[in-house]
Amino acid sequence: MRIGDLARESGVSRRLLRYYEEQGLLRPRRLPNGYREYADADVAAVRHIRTMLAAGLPTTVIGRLLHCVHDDGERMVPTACPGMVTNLRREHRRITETIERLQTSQQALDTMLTTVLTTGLDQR
DNA sequence: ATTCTAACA
DNA sequence: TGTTAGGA
Repeated sequence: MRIGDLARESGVSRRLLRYYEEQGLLRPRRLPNGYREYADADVAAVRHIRTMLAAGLPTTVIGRLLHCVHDDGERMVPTACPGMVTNLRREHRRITETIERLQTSQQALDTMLTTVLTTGLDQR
């Protein structure tokens, strides 16, 4: 199928499908005229990409994990694949650190807010 | 009609 | 990510 077909079947714009290829997530073969020719399995692949992006994984990581999952027609089924656990743990830790930074910022804001309210200096 | 690449009011 | 230009 060509890009327009995949765009319809996956619900992802053609622009984005080209971007995924640019990121190494999809590797459609090329027709003699230069058009991209996608495999039927790419429909599921796009779903998996969306799922991983929703999990906050960066495209560089998704590129490697994509080959570690199989599709049961509905969901993304993870399979044994070297490096997968390591990658997922690294991303999980990255997210934990981000949460911690945000909590620190929140505490700082809370302190400032409490102070200004207590002091009654919220003159506008 | 569709797709391609490159680029950005 | 959208959109548009200029081609095939």
